[in-house]
Amino acid sequence: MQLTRQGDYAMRAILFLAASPQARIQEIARAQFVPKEYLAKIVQKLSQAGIVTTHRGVGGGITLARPPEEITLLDVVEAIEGPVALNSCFIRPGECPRESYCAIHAELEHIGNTLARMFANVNFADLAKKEAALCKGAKAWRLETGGVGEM
Amino acid sequence: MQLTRQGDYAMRAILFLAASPQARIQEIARAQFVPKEYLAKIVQKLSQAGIVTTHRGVGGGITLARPPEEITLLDVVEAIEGPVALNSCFIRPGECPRESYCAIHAELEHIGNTLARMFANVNFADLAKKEAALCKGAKAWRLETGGVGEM
DNA sequence: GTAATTGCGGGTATAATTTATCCGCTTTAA
DNA sequence: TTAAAGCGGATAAATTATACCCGCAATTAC
Repeated sequence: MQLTRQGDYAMRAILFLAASPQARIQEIARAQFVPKEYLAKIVQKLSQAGIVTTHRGVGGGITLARPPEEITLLDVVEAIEGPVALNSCFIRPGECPRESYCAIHAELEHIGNTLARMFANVNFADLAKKEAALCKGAKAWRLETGGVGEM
Repeated sequence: MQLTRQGDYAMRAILFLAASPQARIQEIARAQFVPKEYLAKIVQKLSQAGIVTTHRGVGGGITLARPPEEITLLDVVEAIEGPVALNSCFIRPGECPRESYCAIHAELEHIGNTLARMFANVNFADLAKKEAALCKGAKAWRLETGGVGEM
């Protein structure tokens, strides 16, 4: 029941871009503790999904393809992990012989849809705002306790 | 974002037991199209989680440890797949350096909790009732179309 | 008390997926 | 023309999921 690390990396990258207009993969990778070669692959998926736009060559990098208000967790999760569905039945229909009368199927479908809706209700502009607020708090906390962590 | 096949098998087994008071692993496996050796492993987990009670020897088999009204999807999912959490951060705290100020973390935690609550709201008595209703419909449908499938 | 049945638990094999890295290529701007 | 940056294909390594097997322990019937 977990997202993959790829999904995590992707969300962090988009969150980073919501705060910086444009950045190179290498920069994002460094800031977010992600192996840059791997992040490059992830960015390709995000690019193919139309979430980011890439620019090659000197002075290149990646930017969000649309304002962060219009990018949701669902967009990113689906770009990386495929459709949000709790059961493989939904992804390859006709596979399960119980399909036509399965109460579990029906229930999981409903819960999965609700889950997808929850993801869709979170956009990256809000996340960036929240992060900034949390970050402020954490900064104060770090000064007091000597805790560490890139911000 | 999917449950594993194990989770699926486990749910089907419990649903089966909600309709039959007691059954052998082999019976359940046959009826639900599950490899019986594999199901045996899954039943062990369900047993250790206190969801089913097992009885060895002639005339043995497994029974639900409590009435199906009191067994939820969450119980079964957690017994098989571990805690319902969308991000590994929640399972191994202290791993992520961003933990203390991460807006994504906070959001996923919230969504994950809601998801768990949705699972907890579905019990197997209700599922069994729904299945019976769906099954009736499917039976009629099968007679008309010649479709197949164990019921 | 012996035999048949049924689950227990440990081990192993296979496959699939996830994570990560590498390298030659294309595009782009200076 | 060159250096920077992403593209895309290949592959390796690690982890997890799926499945099977076997001897053992418990239980019941005879």
